[in-house]
Amino acid sequence: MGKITGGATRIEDVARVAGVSMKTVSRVFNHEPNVRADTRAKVEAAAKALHYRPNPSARSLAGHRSYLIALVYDNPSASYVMEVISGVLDACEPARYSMMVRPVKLDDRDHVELVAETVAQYAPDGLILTPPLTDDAALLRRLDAQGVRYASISPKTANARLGAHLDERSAVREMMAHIVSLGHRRIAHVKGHRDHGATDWRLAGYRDGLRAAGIAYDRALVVAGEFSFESGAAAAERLLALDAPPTAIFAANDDTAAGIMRVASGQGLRIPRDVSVFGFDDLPMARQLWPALTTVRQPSRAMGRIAAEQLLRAIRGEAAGMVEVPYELRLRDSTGPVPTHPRRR
Amino acid sequence: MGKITGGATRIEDVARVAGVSMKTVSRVFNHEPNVRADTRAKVEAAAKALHYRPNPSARSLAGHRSYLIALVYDNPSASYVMEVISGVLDACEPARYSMMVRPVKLDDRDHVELVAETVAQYAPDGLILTPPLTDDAALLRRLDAQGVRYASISPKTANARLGAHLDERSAVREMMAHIVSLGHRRIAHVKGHRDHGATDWRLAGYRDGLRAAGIAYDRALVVAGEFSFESGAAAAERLLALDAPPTAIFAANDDTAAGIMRVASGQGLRIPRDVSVFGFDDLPMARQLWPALTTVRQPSRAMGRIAAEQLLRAIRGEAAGMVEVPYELRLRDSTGPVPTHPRRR
DNA sequence: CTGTTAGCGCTTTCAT
DNA sequence: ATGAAAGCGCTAACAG
Repeated sequence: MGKITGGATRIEDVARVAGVSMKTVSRVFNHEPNVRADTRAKVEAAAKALHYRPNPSARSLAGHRSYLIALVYDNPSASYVMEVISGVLDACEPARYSMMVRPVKLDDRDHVELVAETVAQYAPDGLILTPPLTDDAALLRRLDAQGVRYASISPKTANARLGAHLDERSAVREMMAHIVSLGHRRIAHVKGHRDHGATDWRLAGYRDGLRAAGIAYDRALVVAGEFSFESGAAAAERLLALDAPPTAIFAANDDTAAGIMRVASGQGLRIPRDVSVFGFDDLPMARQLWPALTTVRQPSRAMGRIAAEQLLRAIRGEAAGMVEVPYELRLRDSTGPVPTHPRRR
Repeated sequence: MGKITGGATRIEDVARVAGVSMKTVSRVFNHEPNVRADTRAKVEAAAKALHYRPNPSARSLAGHRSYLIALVYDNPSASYVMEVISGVLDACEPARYSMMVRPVKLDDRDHVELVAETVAQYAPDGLILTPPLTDDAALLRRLDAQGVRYASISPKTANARLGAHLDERSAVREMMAHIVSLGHRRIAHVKGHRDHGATDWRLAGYRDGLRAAGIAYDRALVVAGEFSFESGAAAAERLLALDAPPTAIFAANDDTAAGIMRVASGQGLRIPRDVSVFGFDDLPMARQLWPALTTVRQPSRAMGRIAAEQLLRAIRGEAAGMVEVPYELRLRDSTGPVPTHPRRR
């Protein structure tokens, strides 16, 4: 019946068996100092024997803390969110925190209210924000006003003081160097959604890459997108119809790359023989595309874990900050040498 | 700071302003009977004016219930789980319940212990199980022993008394009828993972479809799979190498279908001109495959919501059961008329 | 380093 | 239909 009472042993039982006070048991379980090692051992033995588990409700009621953190997301991609969820849980378990999730739609007028409502109702000790919510000024303002602590994953601005990020700009720059080394000079870019910070970082990396190779920036080769399959497809229609089409296309993310690949294949082009395509994220689907997609892997699960760890450190009053995590280039089959006889229309 | 105390108004404040006792406020908030309409109105007005929100910890500590349900999954597919999460949250909100998630790996030796541990620690009022955990005998036995209530989504056996399911067998039978109407007679099937109930239902539907069309069951056309892209690819290699290859392939799910399509395309076959392919699930990727995949849509979000609703009804002591939800056939571009001149190897 | 006391905010039980 | 008192299991504040 999920009853809490009944068989459940309480802190009092542990105290009696261990021959100490309730408060001492509490100290042991909360890793507080000022407990002799042998006392600690006695308590731990008693707790183990009795299968004692602190009651979370009592703990938070008496402690004026919820021991809860809320993950807020506007589902950019299911696999991304699932990875982040796993990472946050990885951090919560050893800290004896629990996690709740709060999906919101950035486009809904009242999304700030929805988050504020969750905060008011459940009083989480902190929030984890995923992009693009990390850069939603109205939301951040409200959270600051409410005095809610939050950690950001891949925020756009350097303002965010807590969380995890990846040097996307350098990652793209590095990937561009690889593409250039394959002989490409006409490299296009399909940008991400306006509101996402990643859009800017990835564009900056693209420009860095061009500059490093001494290639002029060509506006005609940079088209809008919105991190979606559909926007990739639309962008590809335009790019491939140019008089001098690109020999390589950098998609702002893997979904976009999938859309590009579909259109290119649909036009009878072979990848990478006729055109190279590369993305960013390394979603599971990247390996399932045909050919398998060259992309940048970001360790989403680790980023979720690290962001949560930093948040928990801040909650405990320990030093915490914004942590940079490493990326990896995944060079697969969707990129290859530049065509020797460029296609002309 | 996420502080619970401080500005937070308590039930006592509401009682004072409304001029009633704490217990009456409690009655109103818990929808208990025996409150006069005007008293109820007074309480609601006071609560609204004070922005009162019951403290979840106090509520569950005093009430001996956690007002929490746990969603347990072994990530069959990220988008599936995300949909189910959304559905469960849809049901939780109006009921003032919260949801926690507990990912487990069926292959881990101790997965039953992990779930039992979560139950012992958080005392959720119930669990939601997703496949294939719905059919894990060891887990179910343990939960029954612990006296934990649970609702199942798409369980294999009809034993499950609570939850939501879909008539997968009829869905496949109906899809088969459509394929047969396109002229196909050599229809192959790539099965799902052994442990999943869906594997059996979908195979049964396939056989029903053959029988209805007067087509003999051909063992050579039914190959093992495990609901994955890779298993689909492997199965396709075998099926397409047959002396008399199938003209249509029913993949047990969309991931499998994607693997089949990749191999078929890789061999230079055109879909559906040379071979038709259809799946089951209607994941978002189904529309992004090229050509777009014909498949069966199951309303995962609604199923999550309904399973949670039934669970909550059972928790409240109301009548609840296993609810069947409707499916939809999504006829897209990966299926077409049977080739007039069948390929021969 | 350890213990005592009070009380977190709510629901229960029992009374009226 | 409504209320008063007790107490859920734990931690805070203080005492020693």
